[in-house]
Amino acid sequence: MKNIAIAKVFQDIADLLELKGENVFKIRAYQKVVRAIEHYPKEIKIMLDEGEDLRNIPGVGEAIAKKTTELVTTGKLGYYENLKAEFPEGITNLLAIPGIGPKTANRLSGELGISSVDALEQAIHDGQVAKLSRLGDKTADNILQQIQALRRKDQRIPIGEALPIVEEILGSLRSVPGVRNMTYAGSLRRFRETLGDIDLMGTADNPKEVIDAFVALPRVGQMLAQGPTKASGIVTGGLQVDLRIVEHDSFGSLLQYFTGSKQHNISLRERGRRQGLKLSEYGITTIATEKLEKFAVEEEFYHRLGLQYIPPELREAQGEVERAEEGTLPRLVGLADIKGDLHMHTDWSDGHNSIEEMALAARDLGYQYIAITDHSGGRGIAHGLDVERLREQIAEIRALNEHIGGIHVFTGIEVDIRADGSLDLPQEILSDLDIVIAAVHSAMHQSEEKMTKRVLSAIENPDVDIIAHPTCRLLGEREPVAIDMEAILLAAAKYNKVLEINAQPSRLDLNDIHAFRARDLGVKLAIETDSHSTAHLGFMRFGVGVARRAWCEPRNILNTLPLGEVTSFLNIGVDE
DNA sequence: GCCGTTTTCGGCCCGACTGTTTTCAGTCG
Repeated sequence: MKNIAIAKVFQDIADLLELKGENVFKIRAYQKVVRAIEHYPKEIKIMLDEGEDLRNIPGVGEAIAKKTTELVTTGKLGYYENLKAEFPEGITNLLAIPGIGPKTANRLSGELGISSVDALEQAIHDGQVAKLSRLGDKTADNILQQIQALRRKDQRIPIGEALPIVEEILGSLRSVPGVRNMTYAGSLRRFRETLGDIDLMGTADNPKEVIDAFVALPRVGQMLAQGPTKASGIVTGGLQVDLRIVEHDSFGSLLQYFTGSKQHNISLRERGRRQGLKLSEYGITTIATEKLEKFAVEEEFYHRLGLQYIPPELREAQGEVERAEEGTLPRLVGLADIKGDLHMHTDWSDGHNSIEEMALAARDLGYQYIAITDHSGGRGIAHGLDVERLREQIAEIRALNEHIGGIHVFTGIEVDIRADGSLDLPQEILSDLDIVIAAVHSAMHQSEEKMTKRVLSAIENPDVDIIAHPTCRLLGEREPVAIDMEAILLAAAKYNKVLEINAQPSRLDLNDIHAFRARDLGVKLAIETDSHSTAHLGFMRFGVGVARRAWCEPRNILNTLPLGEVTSFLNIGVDE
């Protein structure tokens, strides 16, 4: 049983306890553990196999450790089954409707016998809901609207689609006279891979002018709300954007508050409380004197608490507060640390630019090296290279290196891992290449056992340097393949193979959780754009975001090494 | 149910909005 599934059970338990009217702190304990488990970088099943104490997970104590163990080892949890039996099936679905909490859900169920969203909708149309005491026409109408909104609500939007739009909007808003700060907060600032909505924040001499400018943007369509300092609208692509103009002297604490995550902020406040401080979006209040300190700069908010500044990507309540207290936060890898890009395609296979064009574009980015890694022949659709064409390409790259200057081009291939685990090109040509990336592109519906064995055999192949996009997922389009990632990560560590963080915003594969675990196991990672044109080289930032969420420092990332060290790491014979 | 630089017992994050009230419960982020 995977962590996600375990978290779902505890979420359900928390919902049921709410309906039951249990002690709110007990409910909160379950909710806290849901958030801890769903992002926990190590599978609990593995922790149990290794005899590790589950109480190492923050928020897990004796009782929940015992329940988790029962759930994972037997696939069932008696406590949960008993709890479920106390309520009509489906009633927790009502809680998913904004505006309906446990009290309302209970009354809908108890007084009207409603336990599904459809039945609730019918009851609202029949006027039954508005008749309940302490509810009314307005409440009933709001619930109806929320149900309809829930039904048409798009899925979360990949960060790669949202960020360019948001940056365009920010650019426009920053040009409004009198604007001093203007940035994004929320999950976008934490660099989560998908986003529900966007929070923008700024300070300005005349807030109304900024709001007016926002409303007038061609990108911004339907307005959901509009006031003197706040506005909320739908932009191209269905993304909801909230803009908030705040007081300059509180910008730091407000940015901190709206960046989240919620659980990170709760951790900070719990800690603050132990120091006699009350934290809120307005600043820090000394409880004894009721004196409020405001913060214009976010860094100072953290420093006031005796903490290192915590970068947004780490604010997920994964122990970052404790590390900031010790002063031992990692020095996260940044875009400026990247010295090259080791995965890209050219017009030799399915790319759009020539080798030289890719090299020159990379040189313009300040890179010291790139690797050309077109597809192998097995991918017919991608005009993959056979041995003969690959030999021609190697010759062309060697010739290019003679005259290009300022950048080194490695020869390479993205060789297909066939369904049986063998590689798509013979050993003699692979061993002539500087870099061999192996990846799955076909037969993606194999069983987990088969797929894992297939990728493991590529890892064990001495000609392979890097494994690319191991789960093959495409965000919002294709689910990850069934594969035992823990086995893959362990094998990569054992055989000293590099795993790719594919920076294509639709892939981001490894994802943040897998990359975190890989780094923990000492696996070297490479952030690679998998570019199919010169424009794609800019995707590097998305991969860097994943690496930062995985707490990676430059030393964890292969392509932060300068040219000479990369060649020796990969055992490439230089100056042949 | 969890947890500890005031505590192994007695606390547990903070503020705002909404709708229905006549002082506030319920819900949300």
